[in-house]
Amino acid sequence: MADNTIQQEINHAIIEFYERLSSWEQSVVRDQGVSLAQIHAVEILGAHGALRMKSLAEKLGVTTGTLTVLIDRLVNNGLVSRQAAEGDRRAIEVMLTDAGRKMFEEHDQLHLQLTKEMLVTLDDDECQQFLQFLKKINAAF
Amino acid sequence: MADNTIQQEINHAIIEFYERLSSWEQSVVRDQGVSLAQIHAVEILGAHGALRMKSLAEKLGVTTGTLTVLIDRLVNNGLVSRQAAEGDRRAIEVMLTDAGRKMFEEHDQLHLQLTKEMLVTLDDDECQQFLQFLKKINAAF
DNA sequence: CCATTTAATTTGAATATCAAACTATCTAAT
DNA sequence: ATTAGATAGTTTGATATTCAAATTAAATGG
Repeated sequence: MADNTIQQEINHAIIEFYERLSSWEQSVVRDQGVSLAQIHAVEILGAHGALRMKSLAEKLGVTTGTLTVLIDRLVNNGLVSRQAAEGDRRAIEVMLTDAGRKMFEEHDQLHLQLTKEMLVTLDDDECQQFLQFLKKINAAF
Repeated sequence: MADNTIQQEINHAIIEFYERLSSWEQSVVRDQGVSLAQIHAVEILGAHGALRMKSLAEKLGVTTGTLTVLIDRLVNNGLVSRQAAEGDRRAIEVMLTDAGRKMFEEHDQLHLQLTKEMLVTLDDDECQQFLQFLKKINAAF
């Protein structure tokens, strides 16, 4: 475990990184008629595949009541579909429609462009190392 | 510049990291009677010091109209104060009050705890390297 | 069966958000 | 100096988002 000063510096660098990413994403989605929370749902469903409401709500950090309304809108916009879950008639699975997947892929491309800009000062080796760190960190939290 | 596959892997790792951080923060602030956007404003003002409305709106990724209402609430809650800016009578500077700084510091401590958990599998050298990468990335975007 | 828990929805109220219109002030060009 | 834009922030009116709490339907474990 690193000493406290380094941890604090990393903490602040992470917060700065997170704030900028939020700001970028907020600006990007405003021009697409989708809210930040909605695009997060699309991102998670795109990366993960079909999910139950409960599980998606946890991943988004919102209540299931909020998620019901959010998914209603995405369904009305043709981006998401609901389907009865196997083996538990209370549960609903939500998944991207073809249009939803298209939006996911377009949004993913925007992220990729941004990522490329971020990485512009790192060489191949450094990118590899950075990826390994990110993987370890994601696994730890 | 790294090859495309690595960039895509990093892109997805960044998105996953970002989604989890968002989810964590959303859950954390719900218990404190502050919205996500409000705590972002507090985080930015805490890290940066006083800012004009325009500049803060850009950093948050919201319109100035939205920010006016957001800051109204933070002022009513005693967390932020408004002050005429030097040299331009149209401009307003907003800054944290003592109570606002206290909230910032408490929230920062929560982030630090999370950061420590994330870093648990990295040794001192790796933390140093990771910090250097983050700094380069933040500088590039 | 029955009590309890769980998954999702609905409800009602408070907030948050946007675009567009507006006010006040600054800047530049004549 | 005057005036025509440009800029900073607020207000307005309409929608959208969010929560906690109540509700419905289904599962689980005595």
